Amino acid sequence: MNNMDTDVRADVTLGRRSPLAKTRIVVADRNVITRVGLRSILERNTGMAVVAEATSYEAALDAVDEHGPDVLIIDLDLGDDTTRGLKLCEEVTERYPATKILVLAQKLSEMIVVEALRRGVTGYLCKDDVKADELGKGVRAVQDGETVLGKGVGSMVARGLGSTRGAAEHLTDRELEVIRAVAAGLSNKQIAHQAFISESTVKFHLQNASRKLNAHRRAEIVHRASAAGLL
Amino acid sequence: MNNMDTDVRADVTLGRRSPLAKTRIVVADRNVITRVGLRSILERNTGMAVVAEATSYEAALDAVDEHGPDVLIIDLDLGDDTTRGLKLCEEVTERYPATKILVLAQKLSEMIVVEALRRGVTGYLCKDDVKADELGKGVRAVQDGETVLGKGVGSMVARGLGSTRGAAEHLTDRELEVIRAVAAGLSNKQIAHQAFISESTVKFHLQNASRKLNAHRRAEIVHRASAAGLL
DNA sequence: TGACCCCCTAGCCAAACGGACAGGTGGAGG
DNA sequence: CCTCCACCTGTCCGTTTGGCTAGGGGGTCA
Repeated sequence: MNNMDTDVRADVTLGRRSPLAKTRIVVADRNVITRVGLRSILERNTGMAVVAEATSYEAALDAVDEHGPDVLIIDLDLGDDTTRGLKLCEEVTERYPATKILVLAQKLSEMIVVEALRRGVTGYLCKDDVKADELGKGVRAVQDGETVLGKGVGSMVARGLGSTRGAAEHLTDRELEVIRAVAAGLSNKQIAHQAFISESTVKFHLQNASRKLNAHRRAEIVHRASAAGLL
Repeated sequence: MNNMDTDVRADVTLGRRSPLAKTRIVVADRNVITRVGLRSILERNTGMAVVAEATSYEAALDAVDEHGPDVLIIDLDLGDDTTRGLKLCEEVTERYPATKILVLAQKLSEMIVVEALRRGVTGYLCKDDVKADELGKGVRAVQDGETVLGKGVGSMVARGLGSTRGAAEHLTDRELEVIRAVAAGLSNKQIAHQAFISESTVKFHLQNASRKLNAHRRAEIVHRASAAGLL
């Protein structure tokens, strides 16, 4: 798993990779099937090697730390909190600038796409749309610093950057809690009782969440939160 | 791909499989990575062979028709309409009773789980939860007619059958259209205008959808529809 | 022909919601 | 210290909603 470790890393950090050196890849995905499938597809290309697999945010960071790969292929949804995936991208970009990140998402969410790119991700593909040969090409491309955007991702970026508002603020714990209750069909009064707060406060949190998600109705809040994988 | 075709099928239709014959599997999933991963994992077991892959409802049915496999592994979400996956299960169960169905879902939805089991599915696993070795065991088990339910699926069945109501009625086109508009944050008045119907009609459709989805608030309708993959 | 389903419409009323105001608290960090 | 932020509370008012009853028109299928 860690053969020739230092040699290849030195080569990589020099910038131009040797034609002999393999592209070293770390795969982070909670799904076994995807991990095996990815490894199988990528290693059809003789120049690529999956050097580690991770199933959690911590493990992913550890793997990058230990192996210093050329490319990190990651599904941002590695736990119950998708925003942690974004944080991970930020850390990797900052601490290991030589490691390029290729996001492999289950479903597209404008918010996630935009935020990921803002954090230095150089590739964003959708699992269901990607073709087998596009994976290898994509990995090579991001390794060379090119930005790779899958089908439908490009237009999202355009829209996301088109909107005047800056970074999408992320929801607080309380806001998320209220939104989940709303999704369950509870009224403000019921939510207030459940969370031991007043009805006013529930409305307050929902107002803030509305602004952050750019929604105006609770149904829309639920929809966007759901699409962003927050429920 | 079609070696020893007739021999094995004859063996299968006789009921008891020979210890020498391989378990013939058809995989239906729109995701290449999953298909490759599944094939790779399953064929570690020497007694199993993936004889065909499909990426659409039609192709899946064709593949079952052509290969008469022992097991069909399928992700019900093969297109824009998840309910077609349920219909497919029904057809396969009816027309090819020797072929057992193992559903491999991306996310769990009580409605889908219950409806799938009602249509003769003998196994239901969740992609993210399943371990590599559980796949082979699961395939063997469903082949032997055992019912295999993944983590969390069992409790859903219990709840689903516990509810007195019979089959979950499925939403009409108009209802779905209205729900999608609700998810977008539109008011009844706006939806009415958009769909060229009166506000009363919008409320009528939402009332019916509420009953069918067992929801009482539009936010809950959106949530359930979203969870069922209807948006 | 009748049964059934989908679609459409109307009016009513209590309850819930959206959006706005104007505040108060406690902890983290420059 | 003062600022920032998450969190909390209240009042106001117009709009939207949920839930109900009570219909008509058109299609399919036995």
